Amino acid sequence: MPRLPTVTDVARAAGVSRQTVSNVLNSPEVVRPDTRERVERAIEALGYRPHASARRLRTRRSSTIGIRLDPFANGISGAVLDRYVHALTERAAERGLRVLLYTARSPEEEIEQLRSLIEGADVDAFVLTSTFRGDPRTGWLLEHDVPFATFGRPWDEDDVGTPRYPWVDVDGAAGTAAATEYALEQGARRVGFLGWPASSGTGDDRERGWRETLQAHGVPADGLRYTVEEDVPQARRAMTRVLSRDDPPDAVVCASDSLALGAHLAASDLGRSNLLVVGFDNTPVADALGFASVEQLPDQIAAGTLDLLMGSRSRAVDRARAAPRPAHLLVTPRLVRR
Amino acid sequence: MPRLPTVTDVARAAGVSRQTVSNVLNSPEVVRPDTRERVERAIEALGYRPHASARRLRTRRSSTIGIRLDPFANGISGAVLDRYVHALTERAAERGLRVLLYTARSPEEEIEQLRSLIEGADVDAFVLTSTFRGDPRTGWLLEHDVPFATFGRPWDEDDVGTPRYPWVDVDGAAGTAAATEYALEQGARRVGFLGWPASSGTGDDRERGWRETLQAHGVPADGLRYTVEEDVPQARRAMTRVLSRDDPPDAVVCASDSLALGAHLAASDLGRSNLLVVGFDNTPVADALGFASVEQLPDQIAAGTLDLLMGSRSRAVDRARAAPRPAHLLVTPRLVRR
DNA sequence: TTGTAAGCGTTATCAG
DNA sequence: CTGATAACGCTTACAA
Repeated sequence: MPRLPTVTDVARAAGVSRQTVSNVLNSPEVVRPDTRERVERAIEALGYRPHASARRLRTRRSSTIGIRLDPFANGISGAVLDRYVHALTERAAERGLRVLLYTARSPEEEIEQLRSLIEGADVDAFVLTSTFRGDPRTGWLLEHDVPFATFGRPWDEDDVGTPRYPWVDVDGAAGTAAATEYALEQGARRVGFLGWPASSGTGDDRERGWRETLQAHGVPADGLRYTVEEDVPQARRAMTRVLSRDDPPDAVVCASDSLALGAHLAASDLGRSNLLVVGFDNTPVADALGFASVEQLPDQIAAGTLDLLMGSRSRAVDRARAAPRPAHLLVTPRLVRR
Repeated sequence: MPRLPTVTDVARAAGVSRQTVSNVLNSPEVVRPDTRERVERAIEALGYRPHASARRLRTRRSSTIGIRLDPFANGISGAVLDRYVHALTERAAERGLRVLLYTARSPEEEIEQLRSLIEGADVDAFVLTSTFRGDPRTGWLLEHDVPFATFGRPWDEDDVGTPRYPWVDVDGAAGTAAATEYALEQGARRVGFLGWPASSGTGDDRERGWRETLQAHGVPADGLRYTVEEDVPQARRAMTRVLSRDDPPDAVVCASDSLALGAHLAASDLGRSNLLVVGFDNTPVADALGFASVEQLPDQIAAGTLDLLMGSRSRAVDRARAAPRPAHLLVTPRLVRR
């Protein structure tokens, strides 16, 4: 393989100086049109491609964002994060950014990775997923003045009002509200909600959409709130019990597709295939089994993340804290009916 | 944020020259122990971290490998590839490599990405997944002398015998053989195989393990080979028909967890919960529904991929075609009984 | 063993 | 608008 052409080669071929070539690439408007065209032809002819590392060294930006690939397969719903990473990679490429992966088994280990990646100038910014209450990562990043955004809202009390960093999240309540509306539309009179026990932010949010929608329609919710861990067999057993009672629900809105799968199986076990099940996350399982589910729209979330990180038109991460408005974005999910 | 320390800063702090610092980092054995220790203390004290881009520019290697994140969610089995990417990232980090993502909607677009990444010196090598017959990507990479390995064996006739590049794959036949043995052990007398129609390499491989195992046990396979597309509802319908016949199988080994899910549902529909179903890929669905499945061991595959790419102990991609032995590795999967 | 010098390919600065 | 010069931070000869 012959040596790759450099700006110098292009400059010689086009009969201009190196700088002019660089200008054509980075500030085309500053170069006279005919010169520019000549340079562009030379670039084309030589198959020139800027050397990423050299540019990074010079500009002191890597044009790369780091994201952690989650170790927990996260059960059935793991697919959501994967789709997000995919969408992020695609959208980032449109803006001239690359996506670099890292892994970590604990928050401490992750912070070590963050440090290593940022200090080695491998990345300009991070996208954090799966944020949790008391998350040490966000504090570390703020403290070290590293640009980042999170997919997942801040859960700490102080942050909810005036978050100190940009975040994107899905409006879970809107999702379950749509699911509940759908169930009512389909003629369900008793719409249950199958959610998680521990008061988690995400869980509360999703339950709220269901509860408020029933209220708005003047339909009672009493006794229709079922609680179970994020586990298919548990959900299946719980729903089997519920469906065997005197006054079973005729529809159930679920906080996840795992729970929905459990509900679907329970209904199937009991020959109650008329039970309307609505899931959350729109995983392949929902598609395969044919139950409706709330789609998180990873592509919109990804685009939003980048907007927050870079501003809506820029092609570089906002390094300057000049616009330190830690904005946020709540994406309204979409119900996929089946 | 103050300017990050450089080798020069460390050198000054340790009272040595820049080069000595570089030597401590890259060839420690060449520096006198006490000097080395002094330098190491200075590095620690300053929190020095080598600048990745500068090093890359100088050494002309990026210590990064590129991998495409597959656009097709790939249904239920998509999780396998995701686990592979995760394992690859983890193993690569152990060897001082990073993993950079890219996406593409078509092979042509992908080749454009390969070109851009390699010519921009963003990556040293690629890992290709989802190879197929007549794959234009491998040819392009060979032609341009770009190091790479594939997860998936070569499917083209010419390549199978003496492959022109290193590849890793899962021994599908061994997986279905183990599944079939398991079914027989559990007392099944009629063990069926649910696979895909079109003669795909992967599909044929997986069927072979089943067929050969039955032969070895002197058990007939006639009429026990069922065929269906990779689609849960189709598999469910097909198995419903099969189970309604006079001489239904009492176990069914499946070419994927999607098919297994279909089979499981069909059995459940008919109240035939004693049908032994074995899947392939060990996805979260198999776990959730409690059927056995063949686990591909992504971690081993990932480790093997890197061995092929770098040699088993090196920390750098074999750029030199000095050792151009395009080796390969067939990983024996493991049956997860449930 | 350590230091000196050069250069990887790019872009920023500033003169023409 | 264009071109010379100087970094960016690092490593690799080669010389001391």
